[in-house]
Amino acid sequence: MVNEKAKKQIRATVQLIPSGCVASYGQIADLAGLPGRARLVGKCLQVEGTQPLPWYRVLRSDGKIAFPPGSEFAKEQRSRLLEEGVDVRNNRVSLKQFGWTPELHALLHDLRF
DNA sequence: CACATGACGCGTG
DNA sequence: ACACGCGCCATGT
Repeated sequence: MVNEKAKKQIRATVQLIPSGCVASYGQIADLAGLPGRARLVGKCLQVEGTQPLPWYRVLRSDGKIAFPPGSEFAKEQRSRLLEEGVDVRNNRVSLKQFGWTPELHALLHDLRF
């Protein structure tokens, strides 16, 4: 899947998401130095999903869980987020709770590679 | 090689 | 909120 470089960048970035926060596939792609490649992030998580990554903190840009409502994956993601105190209602997190303040975003951007 | 299919995103209507 | 269209890219027919 993809080149090893992109894979590592994506994994590293996903691990930066603090507990209790969430990010979108697009944000992860940007921070990983892969602007416009949100799909690649999803693909990568699908393959690397079994590894110790907080994959459940990644949502669509509109705050919705990417899996079909009611599916096992969606249920697991929901419960994991709830455990961290993230409010999930109707398969979505309010954008207000994205947790990526401009400050945090800038910090992560500076830390990047 | 031509298409179709996604853990996507953004602009429009 | 819903539906398209288009851009994006790895994978599979």
